[in-house]
Amino acid sequence: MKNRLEELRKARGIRQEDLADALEVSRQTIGSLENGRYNPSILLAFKIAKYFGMTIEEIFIDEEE
Amino acid sequence: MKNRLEELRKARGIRQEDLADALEVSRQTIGSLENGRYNPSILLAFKIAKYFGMTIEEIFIDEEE
DNA sequence: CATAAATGTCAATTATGCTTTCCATTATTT
DNA sequence: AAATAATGGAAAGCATAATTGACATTTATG
Repeated sequence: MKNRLEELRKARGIRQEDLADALEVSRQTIGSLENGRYNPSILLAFKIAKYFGMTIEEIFIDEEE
Repeated sequence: MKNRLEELRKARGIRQEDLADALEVSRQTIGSLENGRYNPSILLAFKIAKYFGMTIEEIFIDEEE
């Protein structure tokens, strides 16, 4: 599961910590998502999509055959 | 987090067990999702969306303020 | 009504999302 | 170069997603 988090965050010129605060998660959670260490819960995915004004599908890329 | 799983499954005239097989999860997982006992992982949400040919947002309803 | 099919649900277990804490590495600025 | 800011990442712990198995209940069919 890839995602465009880092790209979208940088386009807004904010730090991981700022995004973390906005989403009410820890900075490590943002870092871990950006670097693909784990996938977000569906609730966090919805929060992220809402924050960026996009759909989950536009941010998270499902890569199954 | 509400969802339209039961409605969509019944519209296709299939059993929980059939949907479970198609999604490669247990029948209990489908039942638990339909009855709101827990939320799906984002990977399962993507699988479900793909199965029904819909987006995650069309199937799962985020109910935050 | 009786039988079987489908679903509900509980308990126990495993996997993982997310946390905090801590330290290392990589920019950035002075 | 030195100091600070920002990010990377590991470890331990907690909460919950997801599993299987077993059994109860509901719904459909003979």
